[in-house]
Amino acid sequence: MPTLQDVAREAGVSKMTVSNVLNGHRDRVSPATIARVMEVVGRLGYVPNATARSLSARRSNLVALAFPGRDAGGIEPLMNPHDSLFLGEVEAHVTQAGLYLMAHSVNSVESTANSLRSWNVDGAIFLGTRADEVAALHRAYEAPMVFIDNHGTSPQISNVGIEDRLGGSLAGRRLVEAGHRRIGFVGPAFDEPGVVRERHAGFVQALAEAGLELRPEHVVRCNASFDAAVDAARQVLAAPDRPTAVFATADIIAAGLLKGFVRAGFPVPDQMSIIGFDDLEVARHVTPEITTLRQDIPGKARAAVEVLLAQLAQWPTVRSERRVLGVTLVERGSVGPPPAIPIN
Amino acid sequence: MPTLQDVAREAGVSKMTVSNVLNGHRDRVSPATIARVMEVVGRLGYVPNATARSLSARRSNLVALAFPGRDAGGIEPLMNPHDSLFLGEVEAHVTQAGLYLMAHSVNSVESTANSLRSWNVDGAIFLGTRADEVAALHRAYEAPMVFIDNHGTSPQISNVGIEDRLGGSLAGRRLVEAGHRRIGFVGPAFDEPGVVRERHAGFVQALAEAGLELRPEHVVRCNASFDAAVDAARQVLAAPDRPTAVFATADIIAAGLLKGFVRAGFPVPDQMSIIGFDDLEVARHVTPEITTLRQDIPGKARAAVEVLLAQLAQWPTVRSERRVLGVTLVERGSVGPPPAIPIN
DNA sequence: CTGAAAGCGCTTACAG
DNA sequence: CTGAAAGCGCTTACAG
Repeated sequence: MPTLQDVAREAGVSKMTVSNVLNGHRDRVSPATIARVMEVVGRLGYVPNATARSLSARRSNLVALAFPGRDAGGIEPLMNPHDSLFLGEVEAHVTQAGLYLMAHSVNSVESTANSLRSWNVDGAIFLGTRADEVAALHRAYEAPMVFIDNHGTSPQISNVGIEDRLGGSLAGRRLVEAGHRRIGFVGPAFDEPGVVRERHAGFVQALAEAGLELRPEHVVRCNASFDAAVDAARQVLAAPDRPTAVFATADIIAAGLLKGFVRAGFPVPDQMSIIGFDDLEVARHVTPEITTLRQDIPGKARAAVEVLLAQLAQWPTVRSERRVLGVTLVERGSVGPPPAIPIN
Repeated sequence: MPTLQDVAREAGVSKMTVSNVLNGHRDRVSPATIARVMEVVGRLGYVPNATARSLSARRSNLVALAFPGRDAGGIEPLMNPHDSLFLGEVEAHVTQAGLYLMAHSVNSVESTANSLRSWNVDGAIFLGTRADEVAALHRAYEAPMVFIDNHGTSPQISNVGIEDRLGGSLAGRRLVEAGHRRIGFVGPAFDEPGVVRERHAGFVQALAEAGLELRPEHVVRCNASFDAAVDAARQVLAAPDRPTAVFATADIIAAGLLKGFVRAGFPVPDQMSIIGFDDLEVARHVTPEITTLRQDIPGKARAAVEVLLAQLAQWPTVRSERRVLGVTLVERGSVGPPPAIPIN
């Protein structure tokens, strides 16, 4: 494996001239020398050693994407289409920018911070971290960091997210508009700040504007998993004063509910309406297809990388940036009017 | 950020003693010294610099997972649940082993090889590479490499895959057993060696054993995308001597076909039977749920990392290893007998 | 426009 | 059991 030294010798110049050529400081080198060096680089198949470069330049060209690990209590890491799609997009943009992506599941803030420090990563993007973890991370490692979908963090924290609250309220309005008066909510816990809490808040607000309230017995806890949602359908149906429509905070939940309702003899949307969130592929796989709030995941990934690159360029002058992407209602087939003749 | 030097000074020992303690060469150090060093490490919050370590040790602790990029002509990178699930599992095992994962989309073999060389990665796992790329990769970079789902590569190439041919033949047999005589095949191109070709071969063989043949007009090309499969359904229905059942080489295709068939007025399984492959979540999302050939993706990821670690341990004595995981038929609701009263 | 020197933070023989 | 020295392959001021 040829080194800088080899190239320099072969081209009859010093190592640092080669370095200058390779790093684009070409104003410091004569065109003839550049040509000679490039020829040798090509002939020898020279590839710079990234670890050596990182060590001496104190810049690694490494970006980490951190996502919730197994210990985070959720489903398997990256089982979630949102996270995997996001990762794929981030990788593409990071590569595009000439950087490298380290994929890292976070099981503990400490070990994650240590990995970042150890590799001296230039920056990191975090999926699914809580507000307290955000703070700890910033304390443990000084580098540009962009968080995704965080709510309730200080404005000094760079964040890319979507209009979760608006999404929730659009969902609520859509169901109200369809004529529903008893509307349920199905989603994960929302006692901590986060997307679910925001969506819930927007939803409650929309109901309130219509003079309706979200009754506690119409709120069903359910993780973002299909099977959990199939079960949750039973709880919805068993609730006193059964709702005629539900807002699910994720399409995968909506899809599970759909199966659960139909299985229990409640066709959708004839006997039960459902509105989802995300507009993942699953929303179109099922029949009827799910009416949902669309978010732009590739756009979010692009924004996250943009914000990170901007911070890298400014570093160490941190100027935090918060970006909020829109959501739009996608009409499909899972919302209808309340049943004229309810079952039961 | 404290360095080895700082720890050494503080503990009153040499750098290399600290290094020995940290790298587990503890037999070379007295218990008392170990304790003192560890105390200082903890107190200072020392984290070894991975790039420095890589540079001097000529071992990076970095493993790359390469997956098809945008230019590979498929869908968006990692949109595919198989790849993203696999990635998540690999990350977990790699981390478990104290290594780090670099995620890398491959758009060209050259640039991928350069990245591997540049970072001096200890090994790599490759998803979705063709036989010719495999060879080029091995030529371009000397390190343990494990390929996934390759067929037709030489035995010196380490590979982890599944019984694709058996899967195809189980699919064929199942449909024959259900009484079908006109059976179609829907999947991507299979002119090159690969999983699709194997599944096709097994399928054809199963039909042959039943005295049936796969008629060319009953073979429909279709990429592994839901929308493409919805379209493909029309082609299946329009074929002369319309089949009463189809084998789809991927669940996502099966799901699309299901939607296409139902939309066209052909209920599944009453008028049309479908059998899929993979047993991804989508197979259970739809109604009826899809009968499919299950493969163990987490198991494949585990095996891939195992094989890679084994080679790392032996390196540079390469002993290639090929692992083939089983497939099993999962009965669900998309296969029935041929229609007693066919439509049309 | 070009180069000699120092240094990034580690590990690796080697010596004692 | 412990350490001094050399070196991994680069980049960074600095000097000319």
